[in-house]
Amino acid sequence: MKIHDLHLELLSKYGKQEWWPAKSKSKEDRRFEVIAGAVLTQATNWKNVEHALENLRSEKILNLRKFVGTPLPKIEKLVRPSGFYKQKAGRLLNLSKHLSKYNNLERFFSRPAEDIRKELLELNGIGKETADSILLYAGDKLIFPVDAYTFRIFRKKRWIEKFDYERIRELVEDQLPKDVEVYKEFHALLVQLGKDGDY
DNA sequence: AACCAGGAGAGAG
DNA sequence: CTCTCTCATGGT
Repeated sequence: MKIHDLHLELLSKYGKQEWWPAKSKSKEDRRFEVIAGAVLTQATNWKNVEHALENLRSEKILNLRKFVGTPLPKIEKLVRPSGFYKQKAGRLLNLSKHLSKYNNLERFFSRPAEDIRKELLELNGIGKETADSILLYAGDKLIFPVDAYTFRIFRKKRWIEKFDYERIRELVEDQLPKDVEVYKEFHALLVQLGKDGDY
């Protein structure tokens, strides 16, 4: 129960984080916004990602159907502030084309989380953390994304020794209440704690 | 002005 | 399997 205790401790220390931030009106568009953000935020400051997302929003293509109909060079230009822009533009367009085979994101997420996970991991540029972030924050699946902060914090607390992604993920999913809202908050709180460096 | 941010993939050993 | 390098922009 030590992990749940940490969650409660961080919650009283920082308050609710309300992750994942997405401003789109409809559920469908918020889902796509989360997915786009998950790819764009790889090894990049969130502030830069917000800039890129706003560029996509003002061009009215922060929407799955609109996005897949946009030429790659235009996407590259718009997401440039988030860094690694050529890679990210290509990866995001490729991912979006795959998603649109399901017609909409509601349908894409309407099946077992593990099935979706395997499918996402086969796509270029979608690793475990990105896949799990998408599953939790865009798909509301009971999956916990492990990031570098989680690893550093758990290691310092001596709950783990090396970086074994699946092991850390099981550890959290095993000890945390099976509630997507709790998962969302805890991951956000760990990031907040990691940024503070106060652990 | 070096260093890092809500990673992933390819190549070397 | 475990390192190391690359990808790139914007803020300290």
